Amino acid sequence: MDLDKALTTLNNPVRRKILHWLKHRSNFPAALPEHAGLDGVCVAYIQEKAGLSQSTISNYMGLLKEAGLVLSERHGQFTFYRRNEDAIRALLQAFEKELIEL
Amino acid sequence: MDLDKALTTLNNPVRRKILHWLKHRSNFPAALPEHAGLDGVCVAYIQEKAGLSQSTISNYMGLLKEAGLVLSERHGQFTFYRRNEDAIRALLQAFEKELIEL
DNA sequence: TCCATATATCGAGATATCCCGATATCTTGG
DNA sequence: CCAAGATATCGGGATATCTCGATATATGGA
Repeated sequence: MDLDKALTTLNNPVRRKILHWLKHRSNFPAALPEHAGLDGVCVAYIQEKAGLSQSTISNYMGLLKEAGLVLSERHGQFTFYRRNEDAIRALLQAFEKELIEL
Repeated sequence: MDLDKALTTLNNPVRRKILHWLKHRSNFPAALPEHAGLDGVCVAYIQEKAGLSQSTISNYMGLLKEAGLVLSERHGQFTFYRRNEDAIRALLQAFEKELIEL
């Protein structure tokens, strides 16, 4: 848990929003039939929702992944990203510990 | 509670350390006799502990204050800074809410 | 009043972040 | 194998952050 890297990654409203949107699959268009039952959301859907360029969103997802905040799984040409709930909780705890606990 | 501004302010290990140090007055040299009973720590002590220039620390304390994370009180030539516990808790809650709660 | 001390502000060079378009890579269908 | 589509990476211009030294401001003491 690299708090510094995680905070840098989350010090951006769009990346925070993405993490927030990923909380519920219903924030995105329905998955293709062949992807039914798969967890996560593909880059194109996230891009459309965020309204930024493809390269920017791919980069953002890479940053979120490097910080450990999302997990990714490739299925064919698609990469599906989903939240890493454990890491998100760990980040919040580390942050709270540094700020509040002695 | 401007989450964005607070996160930007705390996206810096020295500023986080300062907030951490301010948790306990004993992290700094003893107060001068004439300042006994006063809450907070003067800029010079914080500067010495952080090992950065006077202007940098003054600037940092200004950022922390602007973000609402510390309170300041002037006494003579000295400015005493102390944590704003309510704001720190509010920040953590807002951050947690954006990341975890629906 | 004049000075020394504590803090704040200014201006700037170095570095990092933001976000894009262009291009490269990977994968499936034909 | 090849073309098309999804994603990843590259290169770069604009903007923001980092941190400094120099300077300005404020205050208490001689």
